[in-house]
Amino acid sequence: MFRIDPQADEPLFAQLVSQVRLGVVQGRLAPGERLPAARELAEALDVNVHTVLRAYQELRDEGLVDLRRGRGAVVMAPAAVDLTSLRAAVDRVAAEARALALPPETVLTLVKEALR
Amino acid sequence: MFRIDPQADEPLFAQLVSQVRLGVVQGRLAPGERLPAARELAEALDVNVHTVLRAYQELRDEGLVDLRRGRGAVVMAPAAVDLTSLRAAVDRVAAEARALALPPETVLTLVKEALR
DNA sequence: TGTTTGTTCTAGTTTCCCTAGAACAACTAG
DNA sequence: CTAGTTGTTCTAGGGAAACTAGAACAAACA
Repeated sequence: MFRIDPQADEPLFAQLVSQVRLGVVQGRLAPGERLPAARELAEALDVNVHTVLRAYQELRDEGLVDLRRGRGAVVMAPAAVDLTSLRAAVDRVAAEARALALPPETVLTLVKEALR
Repeated sequence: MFRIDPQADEPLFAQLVSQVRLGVVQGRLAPGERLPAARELAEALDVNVHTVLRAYQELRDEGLVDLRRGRGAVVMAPAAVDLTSLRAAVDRVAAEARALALPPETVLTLVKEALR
């Protein structure tokens, strides 16, 4: 369900957060849907329970999931945004960057600056 | 010349790398131009010399600067790329994201995914 | 009532970042 | 050729963050 790369320089919990964030915003994770139990997902990813729980808590802080004991982590309803035009813009950035053979870090720096 | 925020969650050396990267790609740092000496910049930013040198070495690894003892860090000639269309695309992404009130992390996740 | 699931606590290891000082080698300037 | 500048390399240590581990606990569920 989720993929984790122990070799990546991004922290494990952050990778998980990104994946869920992506799933929600892409509609792969529907509102009301329940994420795997922390202990279960931890074993599947070969990671400690606390690492998964830290990711879940971060997602709760961002308002993406509802986190309650006994119930688990449930995907919250995002404000029904239409992402088609944003996705088109993102794809165009990726295409331009690829055409210029720019390293990903440079592009990300540009985007980060534009979002500031 | 450069700004560093000790409170930011991004490492100091990474902040410096980003700023130089941005300067080069934006044309504020011209090819052949020399960056400040490490010890000098370190004192100006109130940071250790090794921190600045780590940033410089990373920039060398990315091919952005030429680093030699006695000579300093000289900005390499980028492959004369035209960034106008990319900048336009980036600005559009930022505008769309702002309109949707999406958190920056989500947008960056989307871009990172698109660049993969 | 028993199970599931998140919450909280302590604790230890590892890794990364940053600082600090020193000696050294390549290059520049005079 | 000499002296100063600048990056390179080395050792060293402090501090924070990430990850792991185990345990007890509380809320919700079946």
